[in-house]
Amino acid sequence: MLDDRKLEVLRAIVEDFVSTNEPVGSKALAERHRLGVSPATVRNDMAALEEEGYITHPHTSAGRIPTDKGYRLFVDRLSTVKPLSAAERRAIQSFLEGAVDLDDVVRRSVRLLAQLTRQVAVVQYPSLQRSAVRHLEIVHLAPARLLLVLITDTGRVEQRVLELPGELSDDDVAELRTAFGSRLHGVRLVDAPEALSDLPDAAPPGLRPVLTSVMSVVLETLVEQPEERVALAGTGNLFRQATLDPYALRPVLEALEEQVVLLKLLGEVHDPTTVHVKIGEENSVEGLRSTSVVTVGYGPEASAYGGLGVVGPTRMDYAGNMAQVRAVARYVGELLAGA
Amino acid sequence: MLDDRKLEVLRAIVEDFVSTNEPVGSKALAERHRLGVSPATVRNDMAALEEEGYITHPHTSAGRIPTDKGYRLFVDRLSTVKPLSAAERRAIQSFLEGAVDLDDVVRRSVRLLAQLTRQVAVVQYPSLQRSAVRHLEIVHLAPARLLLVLITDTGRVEQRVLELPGELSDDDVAELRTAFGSRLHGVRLVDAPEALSDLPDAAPPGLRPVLTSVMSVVLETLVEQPEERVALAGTGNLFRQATLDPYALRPVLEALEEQVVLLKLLGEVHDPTTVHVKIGEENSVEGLRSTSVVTVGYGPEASAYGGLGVVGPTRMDYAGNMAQVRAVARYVGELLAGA
DNA sequence: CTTGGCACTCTCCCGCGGGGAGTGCGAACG
DNA sequence: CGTTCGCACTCCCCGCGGGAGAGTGCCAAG
Repeated sequence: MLDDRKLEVLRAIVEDFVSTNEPVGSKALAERHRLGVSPATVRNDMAALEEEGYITHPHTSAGRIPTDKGYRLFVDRLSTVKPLSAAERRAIQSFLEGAVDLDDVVRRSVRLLAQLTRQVAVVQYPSLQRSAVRHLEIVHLAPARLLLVLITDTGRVEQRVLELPGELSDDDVAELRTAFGSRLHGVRLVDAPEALSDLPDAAPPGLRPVLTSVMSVVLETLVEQPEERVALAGTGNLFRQATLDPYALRPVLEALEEQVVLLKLLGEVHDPTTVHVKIGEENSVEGLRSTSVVTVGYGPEASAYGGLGVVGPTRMDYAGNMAQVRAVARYVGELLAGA
Repeated sequence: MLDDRKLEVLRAIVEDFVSTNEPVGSKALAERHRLGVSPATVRNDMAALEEEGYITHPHTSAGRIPTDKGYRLFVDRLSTVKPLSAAERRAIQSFLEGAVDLDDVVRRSVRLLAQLTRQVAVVQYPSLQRSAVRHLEIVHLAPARLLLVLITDTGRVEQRVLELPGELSDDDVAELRTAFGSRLHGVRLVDAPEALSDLPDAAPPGLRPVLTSVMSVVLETLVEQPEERVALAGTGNLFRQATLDPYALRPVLEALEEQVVLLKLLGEVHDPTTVHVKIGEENSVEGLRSTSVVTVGYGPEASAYGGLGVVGPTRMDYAGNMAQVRAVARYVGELLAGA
C-alpha cells in the first residue's frame, strides 16, 4: 500500500508543515524536496495517503496537513534522530551545572527544557517511591506527636507530622529511631514494607503495640500517600504556536494546572531510555487532545527516579523535541545520581 | 471641576463597560441609569471627563471607555463595598473547611479564589520571616553536616542542610539543640538575630567558636535567604476576558511564571485590613501593565503572615473582586491562626 | 506507473456602499 | 448658566461581489 516514495512524501509533508505552519501543496513539495517526480505524481501519492487517513486538507482546494495518524507514522518510522547542536549541549551544561540542591536542579531543568524546546515543560521531582532512604529522622514534638523527616538519595527532604494513638516517652522514640533507621537505611521506599516486616517481632514486648501502630502510620504516609511534585514552565510558549487558536488554549492551561494530570502524563513513564510520544487524540487527558506530549524517564537505567517532558501542539518538531527531552533527562539523571 | 453628576456618569460608564465589554454611549447610559438628564447633558459631562483623562474613545464615533486613571478614581471614590452573596460565603466555608495541613490550605484557597473571582489567583505561603518558631530540630547527619528542621506556628515545615566548617560530636549537637531551642521557641524569625545575640557569651568556651559559626549559618539560611513560596491558579481564566487580545497574554503568563514577580506583587502588602489595587500602568512589573492586581495581606492584625490576591484585566469588577479577596484572606487568616 | 494538461473549486483579499451608533456643536429654553 | 433639542458629520461594521491564486482531481498520453 505505502511504498517508499509515499512515505517520503509523508515525511516531506510533515516537515514542511511543521516548519511553515501552512498546508503544503504538491507543487511546492516536489520542488523543495527533490523527489525526482512531478507534482502530478505527488498528487497521486497524496490521494493515497489521504485515503489511508494519514493526511487531510482543510478545504477542497488547499494543501495537505498531517493527521494525528500521520504524525504517529512519522514518529514511529520516519523521523531520524536529530543530534543536538553544540550550542544546545553547551546550554544544557551551563544551565544545570550551578545547581545547588534538588529544588534548584528541578527548577533549572524545567526552565531549560522550556527554553530549549520552546514548549511547555514539565519535570517531576524524583519519586519518593523509587528513591532510597539516606536518612530517616524521628523527632518527638509532643507526647503523642512525631515529626518524620525523610532524606532520600536524590536529595529530596520530605516531612510529615504524625498523630499517634498513644503517648510515647523520649526513650521510646530513641528506640524507634534506631529500629527504623537501621532497617531503612539505603532501602528504596517501595521496598520499605518488606524491610520493616520483622520489626514487630524484634521489638521488646512492651513497645510492640505502639510500634506496630507507628509502623503502619509510617508506611501509610510515606509509601501509600507519597507526595509527588511537579514543576512547570513555559506556558507562555503556547502562544508561540499560531497552530492552536488562542481560545482552544484554555482547556490546555486548565489541564496543566492540575497536578494530577501532570503526574498522569509522567506517571506511565518508567523506562529512562525510550522517549514516549502521545499525539493529539491519543492523549487520555481530555484537555490535551489538541496537543502532543513527549516524555521520558530519568535516573539510573533500571528504575527511573521520575519523568520529564514537554507539551506542545501536534504540529511540533518531534525529532528535535525528542532529542532535547532525552538529553536533558540524561543530564538530570547523572546530576542526581552523583549527588 | 467634577461635580457629583459627572462622577455618577463615570461610575455608570465603568459599571456598564465592565459588564458588557463594549464602549458605552450617551444614549444607552442615560436610559439605563435613570440619571434624570438627557443624553445631550451626559455627552457634555463625558466631554469634561475625557478632558480630564478619565475616559477615552477608541475611535471618533464610538462610545467611551474608562482609562486607567478613570478606574483609579472609581476604585478610590466611587465603588461601594459589595457584600458577598450567601452562595459565595458558603463556597468559601465549604471549600476551606476540610483542609488538613498548610499545603492543603494554600492549595485550596488559591483554587477557591480563582473560581470565585474568575481571575488568576495568587496565594503566598505564610512568610517565614513573620512566622514564629514552634520547633527547631537539629539533626546530626554527619560529623560536619547538620539538618535543620524548622516548624512554624503557621504550620510551615522548612528544612536546610548545613555544611559546617568543622566537625561536631553528638554531645555538641545536643548542646546546640537546647541552646537554640530555648532561645528561639515562640520567637518570630525576624527577631531571631536578637534572640540569639547572647548565645556566644553564654556558651561553654570550648564550644564557642563552632557555635558562632553555626549560628551565623543558621541566621543566614533561615533569615537572610528565607524561601518564600507562592501558589498560582486559574491562568485559564485569562481567556475568559475578551478584553485582552490573546497574543497580549503571553507576557502576562511569562510574568506570572516568575516566582520573583509574584512575590513582588504580594511583598509590598503588610496591612491585612486594606485591600491594595494596582491598575494597568501603575504596575511596576513590565508584563502586567495591561492588567490590574488586587492584593491583601492575611494573618493576625498587626503582622500579616503573607499576601494573596488576583490578577485580571483592567476591565474587572473591582468592588466584587476586592470583597472576595478580602473575604478569602480573612478566612485563611483565621484558619492559620487557629492551627 | 508517470506525466502533462486542463477545468474546477475554494479561499483570500480588496474595494464598495449602506446602515447605524455615537459624537460635537449651535441654538433655544428655563 | 446649565440643560435640552435638533442636526450634520464621522467612522465602524458588515455583507456583497469579483478577481487572483493556489491547489486539486481527472483524463489521456507517454
